[in-house]
Amino acid sequence: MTSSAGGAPSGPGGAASGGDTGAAGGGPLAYRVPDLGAMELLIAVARLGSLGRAARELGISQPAASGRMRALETRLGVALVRRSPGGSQLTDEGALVTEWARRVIEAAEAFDAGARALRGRRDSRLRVAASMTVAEYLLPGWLIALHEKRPGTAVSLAAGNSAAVARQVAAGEADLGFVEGLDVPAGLDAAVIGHDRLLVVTAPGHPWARRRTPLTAGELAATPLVLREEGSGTRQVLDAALAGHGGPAVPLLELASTTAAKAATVSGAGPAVLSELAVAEELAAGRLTAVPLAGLALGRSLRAVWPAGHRPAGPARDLLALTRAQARTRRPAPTS
Amino acid sequence: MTSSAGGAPSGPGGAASGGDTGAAGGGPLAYRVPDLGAMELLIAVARLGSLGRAARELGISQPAASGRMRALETRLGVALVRRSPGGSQLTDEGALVTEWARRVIEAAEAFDAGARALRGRRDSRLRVAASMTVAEYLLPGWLIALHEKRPGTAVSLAAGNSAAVARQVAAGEADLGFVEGLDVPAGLDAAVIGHDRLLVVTAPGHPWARRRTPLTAGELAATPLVLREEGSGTRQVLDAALAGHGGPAVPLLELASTTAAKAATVSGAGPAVLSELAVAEELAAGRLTAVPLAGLALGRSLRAVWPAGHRPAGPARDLLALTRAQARTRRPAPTS
DNA sequence: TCGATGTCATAACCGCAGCTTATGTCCCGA
DNA sequence: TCGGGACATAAGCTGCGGTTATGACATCGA
Repeated sequence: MTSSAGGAPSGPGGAASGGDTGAAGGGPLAYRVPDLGAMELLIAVARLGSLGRAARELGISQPAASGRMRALETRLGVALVRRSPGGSQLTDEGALVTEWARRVIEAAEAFDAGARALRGRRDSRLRVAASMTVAEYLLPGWLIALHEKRPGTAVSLAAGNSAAVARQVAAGEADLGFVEGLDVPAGLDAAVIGHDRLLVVTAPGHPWARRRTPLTAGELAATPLVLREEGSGTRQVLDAALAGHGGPAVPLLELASTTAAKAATVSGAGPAVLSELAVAEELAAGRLTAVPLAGLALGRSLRAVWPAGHRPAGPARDLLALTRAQARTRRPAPTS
Repeated sequence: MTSSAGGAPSGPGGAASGGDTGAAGGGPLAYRVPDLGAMELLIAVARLGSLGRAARELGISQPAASGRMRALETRLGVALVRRSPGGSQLTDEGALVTEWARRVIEAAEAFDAGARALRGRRDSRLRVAASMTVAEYLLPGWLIALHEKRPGTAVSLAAGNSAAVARQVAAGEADLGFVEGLDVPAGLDAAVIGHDRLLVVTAPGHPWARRRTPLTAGELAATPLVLREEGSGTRQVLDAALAGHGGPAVPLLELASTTAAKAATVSGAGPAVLSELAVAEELAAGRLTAVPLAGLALGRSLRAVWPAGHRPAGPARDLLALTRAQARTRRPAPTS
């Protein structure tokens, strides 16, 4: 297995120096973790209490499930289920592993919901246009909830910056839009569905990470930063906020995606200014640190928008109601 | 349970009806989502800006990466990268999909960290014993953080109920333990590292879900509930709290794992009393609803424990510091 | 006591997904 | 003009995960 052929030419495997993004151990993750099918099977067995029934539910044969489960246990080196002629019960370790697997599957479900919408044809029942920030961090959860509430609603998703979203909604190419920004685009009605804030973040090793006295706007404006490219909503807000303080300094790096900016900052390139939604996980895991900041308003509203006068109806109304319900329940959430 | 299973025997592969736990679309998820390897590849391409370099990092050949990426795009029906003789850049949709993929990979990393510890031999440098609740919801994140801070620390994990954890720590079979409960086990020193609370939860359709007036302790004590089995920490706390109000009624269902209890409640079996950590995701996604409760203290502390007098040192100290840092930063967090 | 039913395990066979090596094409920079 | 990097295409091979067919064991109900 693993090794197999080639002999991995150059790369003595040894993981290029250190650093990197923050990935954990050695070798590609996929070689060290069971695949999604195995995790799904485990969850099904946990729920149904029998290998055979789980197999049937997944549309595979009982021996296939049996073999797969055995392989899973061998690979993990732990007994997960206690087999008996009356069915299969999880062991303690099995319950543990199942819960961990559930997390993976939930994230995969969010992926699927998003991918499905992205592929959705333009004649779907509900056409959504969303800014990158909303689409990346919030939309998948909404789509799953919508699917549970109204199964069979075909959704299509177009992602772009806030201006593009506004245009699409105004032109009738989308039924509902989600934008982040300072003001409501002309010609559209809007409802605030959440709030976002830009944070100054650094790697834990950076001098700023240990600051107790808040950064001043002037300091921030004078420091070269890792930034999103011009034209992004994030950059707009920052530019506007720093305009009165000597404008932002020439960027240290200008990257086209939030992901790239995060990666650069994590690996120590320098401080970045990014959406709180985007860095929530990194902050929680300690891969990034938020730097306190004084005297600068970097908040912005997340809004749903639709053509002025045309109250959303049908699926659009359902989705809108959903987003507001979740905003009420909870702070900006990870995956959900 | 409820519907689903029963029928859908043969399943001509054509995806058993719908319903089920709350999973989304048709058929097994694994058939509709790219595998972990593909997601990892996408993330690597995003970071490195080239298919070939990503391939080298993952230890596969360039054509393999190229083909895989193409397959991924075909399957999703969306162009993810813009190829050029100078490298590959993500498209907007690519950035989106990459971020969604990152969530999956992060959950998989947590899985791996946990599984690795579970398999860890007893002669590891750091032997941890943890209650199920802590092991399920908090430990993987800590292990990842620990691994980043002190790579190469071999960790072994034993999971069990709080009493078993206390025994193992006292007997010197574990260097550090994590328990939830009302009091500190005798013979051990402890530090509070977080708080947990039991919540009364129901499916959104249940009458209690719409209650505005809080439930009284008496009502709760008189209602048959979905509960964890006797001996679990969760059950102990509830029994103790309801003892003064007529004790808990005979259980509606008594299940051996939190997962099973959640599943039963989600599918409408009846109200359950479960740890806030365990139901956070379901609450956020609206699959469960928390019922307000008055006049009953269902809080409990999460504690790290070690043999009295023996201050943790070495890796144990590192892990302990980490857990406290995270507890400070953040409320009980989902994944990492 | 004895089928009937349900569970899981074993055995033999097979197809396909994904890998490899070897090449081709394109573009850029020296 | 040429070297080098990046991606694509074209073979061929391996093995994982699937299938059917069967056997060994419990448990339930008459």
